[in-house]
Amino acid sequence: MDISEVAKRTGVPASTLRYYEKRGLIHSVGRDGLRRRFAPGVLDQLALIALGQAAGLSLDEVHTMLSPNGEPNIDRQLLSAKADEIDTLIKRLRAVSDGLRHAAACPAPSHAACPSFQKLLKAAALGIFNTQAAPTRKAPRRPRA
Amino acid sequence: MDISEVAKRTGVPASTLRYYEKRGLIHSVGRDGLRRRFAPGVLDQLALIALGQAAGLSLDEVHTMLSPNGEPNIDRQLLSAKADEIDTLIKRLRAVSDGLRHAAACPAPSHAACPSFQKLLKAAALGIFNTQAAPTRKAPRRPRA
DNA sequence: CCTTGACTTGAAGTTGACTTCAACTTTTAG
DNA sequence: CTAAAAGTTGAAGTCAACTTCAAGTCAAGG
Repeated sequence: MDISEVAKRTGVPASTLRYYEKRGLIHSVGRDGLRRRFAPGVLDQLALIALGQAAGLSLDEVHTMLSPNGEPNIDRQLLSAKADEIDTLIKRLRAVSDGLRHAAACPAPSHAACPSFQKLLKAAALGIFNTQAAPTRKAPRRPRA
Repeated sequence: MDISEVAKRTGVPASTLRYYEKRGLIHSVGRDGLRRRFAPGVLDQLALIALGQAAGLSLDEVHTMLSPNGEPNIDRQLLSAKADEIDTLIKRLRAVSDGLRHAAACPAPSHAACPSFQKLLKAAALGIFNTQAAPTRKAPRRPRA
């Protein structure tokens, strides 16, 4: 596949694909003239990258987790630590979702005045800053707007 | 409370508080000399902001959702749409978490070779780009690294 | 042969969310 | 009274993740 084919299939722009290659996140299997050729496996790689990003990993983190050459085997502890981090994030997101849904349904004139909203808020806030135990990196980033 | 008190209580740096005020996300209740004074309610607001960010909302989005003056009542449809978006994100995050955990436990030499990892990946990838139905904004952003 | 279109490159520009800076004003402690 | 500590400002700087640009290469069609 050439770069435009990959772009078409994945929706990831060609410029991004080149950028990813430069960062070592994906690899082309050679050149056809000067044009890159990609193996089909790159599609899975890109899915994985997008997934990692959705989970809040930086490209550097994605890179270290999914080292493409098999040898420098990935750190399993790091992996489960990341999984834990993501689970924490999920809990918070659920709180936000619940809070939003409540706010959408709540008849109170101001959300500040609604006690159950306050409760949700409080619960969600715990672990965001009131308890500053771990220096957890918490929130993902936002790709192409 | 003065700005440093708020900073201390929330962990949000003073510079960020000023920035948020400029963006209209929080408000000071007046000045003591030239120093801002904040009402205790600002703590809740900040929790909400942090929460929204964790959910992947931009500051602009947080701003429009949580209009502080009660009148321009927030759009309930928008709210539940956002909640849906977040739920989708949660599903994907769960896939990532599962995938990570599996990768941590999997005895296969390469994750590319593990069929169950592939399955998880496939499931997670759906909705990331294979089905380009909705122009859903999907991933949160990363605050203070 | 010459243009068109798809690809290439390195470098520079963009965006969102902050942070840092320089210069200045107040409040507080000695 | 004076000096340090803590607050203020607007402007500029930073960072990650891209995107855009200018300039060039190359294959194919007319």
